[in-house]
Amino acid sequence: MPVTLREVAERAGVSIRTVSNVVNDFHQVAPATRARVQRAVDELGYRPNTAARNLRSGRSGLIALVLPELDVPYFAELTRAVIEQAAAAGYTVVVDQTDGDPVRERELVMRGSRAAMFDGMIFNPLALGDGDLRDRPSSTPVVLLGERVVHGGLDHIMIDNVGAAELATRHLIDLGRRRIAAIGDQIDETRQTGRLRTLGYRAALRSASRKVIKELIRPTEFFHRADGAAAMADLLALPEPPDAVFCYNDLLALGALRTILGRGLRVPEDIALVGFDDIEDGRYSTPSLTTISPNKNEIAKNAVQLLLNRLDGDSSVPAEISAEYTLEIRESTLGRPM
Amino acid sequence: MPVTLREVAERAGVSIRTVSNVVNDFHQVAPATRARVQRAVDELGYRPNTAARNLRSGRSGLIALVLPELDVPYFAELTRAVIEQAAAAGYTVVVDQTDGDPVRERELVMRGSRAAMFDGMIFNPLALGDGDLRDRPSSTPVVLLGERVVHGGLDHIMIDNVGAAELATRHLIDLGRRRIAAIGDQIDETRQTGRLRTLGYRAALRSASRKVIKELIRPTEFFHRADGAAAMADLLALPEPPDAVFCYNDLLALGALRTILGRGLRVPEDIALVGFDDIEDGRYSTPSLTTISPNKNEIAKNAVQLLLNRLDGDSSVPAEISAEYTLEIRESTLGRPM
DNA sequence: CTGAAAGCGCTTACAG
DNA sequence: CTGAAAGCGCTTACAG
Repeated sequence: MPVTLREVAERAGVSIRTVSNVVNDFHQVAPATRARVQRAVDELGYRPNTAARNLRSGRSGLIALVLPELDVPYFAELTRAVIEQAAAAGYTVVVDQTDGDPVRERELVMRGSRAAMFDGMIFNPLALGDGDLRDRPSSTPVVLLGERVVHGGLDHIMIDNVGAAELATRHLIDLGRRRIAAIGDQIDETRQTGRLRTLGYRAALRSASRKVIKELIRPTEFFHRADGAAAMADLLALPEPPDAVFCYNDLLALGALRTILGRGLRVPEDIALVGFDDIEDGRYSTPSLTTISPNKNEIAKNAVQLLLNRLDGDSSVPAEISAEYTLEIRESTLGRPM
Repeated sequence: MPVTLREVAERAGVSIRTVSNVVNDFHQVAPATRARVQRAVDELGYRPNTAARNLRSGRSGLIALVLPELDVPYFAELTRAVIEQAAAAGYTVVVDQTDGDPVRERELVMRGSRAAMFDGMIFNPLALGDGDLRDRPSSTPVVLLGERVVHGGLDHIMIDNVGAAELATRHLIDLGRRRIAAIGDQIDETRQTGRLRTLGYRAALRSASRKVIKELIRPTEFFHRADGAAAMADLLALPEPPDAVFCYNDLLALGALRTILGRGLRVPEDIALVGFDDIEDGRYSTPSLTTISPNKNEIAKNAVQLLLNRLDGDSSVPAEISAEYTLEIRESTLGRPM
């Protein structure tokens, strides 16, 4: 049976108020009283009841992190950082996975059916768009991660997908590649990431006066290794295969890499590869992966901080922060140091 | 402002008891009453207060998953499965990361300082041993994952590390390899995984009447790619390098692979590799990784089920379940299909 | 510096 | 089938 404040109070011969003060380090308690209470706490093994505290305080100390998949390395790495940041502020993180399913995304972000359990939410949508988030019934603060799905309604940490994709593609152009393909375009209206990165890819080609060749832009359903492997196989089956590929994330690139090497072709000599996300896998593949590296720790830090501000009652205009990124040039475009 | 049961009751002209019955689908409410109440609920946008429910019911609906690192693929994949299983039973999972630090592990599993927030815990220790878990002050049910750290005290899902390591090593012996190395032994007294897998490695060599060569057993501090890469470099610097390596997890193997290929050597022609965990990375590496594949979904399912049983008051003798595993033979020992 | 008491929002025996 | 009321364990004005 759990020990209550009252039992501690009885044992120490004080009121529960005083025990509460000791436990919470409040209101200078007289040293002698404190010692007596502390002893009772220790002897009884008292631990405060979270539910009661939450009911009184109106806060749960819980924040929800809603993202597509925990076992996608980018999200695993991001989650780790979010948990650490939140813990530093005394918050506990609950992770919910949507699989990028619009129905599940809506359900989770609306929390219509479920109880009001979280003080706030960090949400990385894949499918949800502008309208979907407008009429949330809940007033729980939300920080958005990823594409600009909602224009101005909520705090938002975004990546300049167009700019980053342009940078990646330009790198391939600068290397003298002539037929640069792209893997990861998304036809599905609800998915933004793929379309934005395609915009950047096209922009880079255009500003280098290169033609955009439609058959070199391969859409994929997901951003998994298997999608990259299959798309690359399609590209290799073309009459004129590409000599470079910009993959819209590292998993796609790793899948593509597997296909290329499986055909006995060399990277980057025959085909250069660039990915996106800078996950650890890509640093240890052979060849290692050139990639766009978003600053995940910064993203996590900003996300948690924005949320904490709202929880502290900040009611200023929603923030829109662009996360930093760099191009990490590695062997998949540069070649092996000999 | 959140809407309360009382406000709904007033609007519907009933008592809060009736609203509660409707919301929780209890005690056949008269259809007319139900409709009236439901309308009030909808109009007001009522959502039950979790803290109050928890206080009344004595349960939080939360279970803690305490593991070393979320961004280690094996744990990310396991976590995904645990979250899914728990969700199916109406529970929400909170993930805590220990980094394998004994101090943090003890702190989290004891929950001495923190409030009693969780109904149960699934705990994958790296460092904690037998004695550490004996005198937990809390009576929260715990299911252990991994090595047999506590003898018989708690529900436990283990992997037969010795047997699996033996199987992996025997596979290399059967391939005719003469100098079989091992990466991942652990000198630290508190770490069990490495030592157990070394036992299996030794047993396989012994039963094939092979000598155990000490310098071919490389300890590592962690089980990360960087550790595998460094250990492999050491092995290659030996006067007589190995022609096969059993790595105690896939990350070590992927790190070793990078080192081997970086030297211009071939896998498996020059050096065959076996890993452990069957993470997705290893299926897409070139060559793909032969590995011990524990059934992660089964582990997650059993862990959650055991915990749910305890939460339902099951007080039978602690269970000890050995998780299934298989040897997945892939290119890193078999070679490329031509 | 400390006590007595209200009340957070809910569930649930107890009546009727 | 429904109401009035107790109480889960805590925090916190209100007194003194």
